[in-house]
Amino acid sequence: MTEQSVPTTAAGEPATARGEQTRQLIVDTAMRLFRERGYARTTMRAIAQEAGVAVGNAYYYFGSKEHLIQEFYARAQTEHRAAAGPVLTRESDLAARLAGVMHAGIDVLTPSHSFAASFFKTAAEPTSPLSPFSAESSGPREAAIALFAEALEGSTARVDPELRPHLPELLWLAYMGVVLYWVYDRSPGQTRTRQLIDGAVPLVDRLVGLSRLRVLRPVTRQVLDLIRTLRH
Amino acid sequence: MTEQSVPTTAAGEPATARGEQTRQLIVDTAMRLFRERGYARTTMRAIAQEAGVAVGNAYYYFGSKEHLIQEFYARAQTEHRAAAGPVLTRESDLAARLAGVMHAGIDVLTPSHSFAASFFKTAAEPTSPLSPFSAESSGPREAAIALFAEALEGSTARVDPELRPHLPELLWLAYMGVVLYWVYDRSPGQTRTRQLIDGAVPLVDRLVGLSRLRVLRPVTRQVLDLIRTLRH
DNA sequence: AGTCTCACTTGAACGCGTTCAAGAACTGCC
DNA sequence: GGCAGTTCTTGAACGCGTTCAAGTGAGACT
Repeated sequence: MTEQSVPTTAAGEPATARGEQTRQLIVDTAMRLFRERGYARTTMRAIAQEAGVAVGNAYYYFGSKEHLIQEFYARAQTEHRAAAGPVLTRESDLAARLAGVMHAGIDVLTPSHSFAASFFKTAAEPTSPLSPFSAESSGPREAAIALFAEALEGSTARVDPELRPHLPELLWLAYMGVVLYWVYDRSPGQTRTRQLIDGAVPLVDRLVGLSRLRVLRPVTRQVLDLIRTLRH
Repeated sequence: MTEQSVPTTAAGEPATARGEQTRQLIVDTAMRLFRERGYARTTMRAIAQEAGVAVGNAYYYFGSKEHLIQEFYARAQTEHRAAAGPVLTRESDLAARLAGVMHAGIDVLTPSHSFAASFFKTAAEPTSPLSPFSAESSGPREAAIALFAEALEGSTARVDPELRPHLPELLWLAYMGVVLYWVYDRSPGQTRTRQLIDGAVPLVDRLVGLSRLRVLRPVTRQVLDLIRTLRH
């Protein structure tokens, strides 16, 4: 049998109430310790001990220490949507909506800046399930792209119709750039990242507007062609 | 004494011929094993054993396994400059020069794709000395930026004078984007990365040309202002 | 030649993430 | 109650990167 036998339950998905409870306990403990001590200085032994379980038990629910981070992602994404809610009901200007969504994302991440940076390297590895481009992250990723689609749809902005369908993903990509900058941002309170958002969003807004200009048509098309080529 | 005592030699800089020789032996062995087995599967014990030295001896010259990678960077940078030489003497068109420099960089990296990806995560960590933005990497980084300055200066392209002084660094940043894409590139022979270069370079070339257009002046200035703000 | 100095070398030991064979606890069925 | 089959739990053990107290060796000075 070279085939993998079908497991009755996927790793990390408890089948009983007891399992669900243990899993939650481990996650909560891990998140607390990550925040308190940072990612690298939190050992799996410490998590297990504080949670009152055996080390091996944590590995029953999470394939690795990295997998605990995925839980962090999922939580952050949910919080991000919630935090972006008000601005999306209030504003109708694209620039304001984009800035609102991006600031909301950074708001959610800010308390975790110190340790988020330390596990960022794991997420950056192409083969890692934590990569924002990986199949395993498709849930949070698509939720995030949907958030930008919402920001776009609810706005009064007029957009080149060729560009429009690709824009949510491009905006998400730009947001990933902001997050990348945020990770590297050493300024107190990451104020630089706020400046980046406030500086880049009007720029993006302006470019989106310009995309309907005749002179820029070829450029827009060139960009879209490139994107189509690079995606399988 | 809270002050650090001044070491007679910096870590990794041997003072004797014997030391120099050992250091080279370790580097060469490490590079060979990285290529043969990949970064993660090459243990420090294996490197030491194959080089015929004790484990601790490797740590006398290199503060960590990661520091061995810096050696790889330095070598790649030197090779990159050499590989870009011909095209820089031959071509005068900016697009051709840029494409030449970028392709040369990927040419140099290609044999290492499999293991470069596996240690990329280390380089991505902001606090890592391996980060392309870190002080420790300033040598290779500035050499790379200089390479793009050379590509620009030797070209016939006319550039907005306000933009010009910032352009080499922006081009390097774009190149970092290409390398990032390359790391994630799973297509056979990384042909997608080649397409990215061939698609993005004319685009960049066009944008640089357009930067002198009256309509786009404000945008150009907005971009430059943002860059100025984000840099300390 | 003796001895001082300092660059270099050693390998056992530490703490970490991770694995796994063994067992405990729970559930459904008779 | 008794049995079977899962689900969950355990902790010792493995291999890894890294540290460090203890050595070795080669040149400089007397």
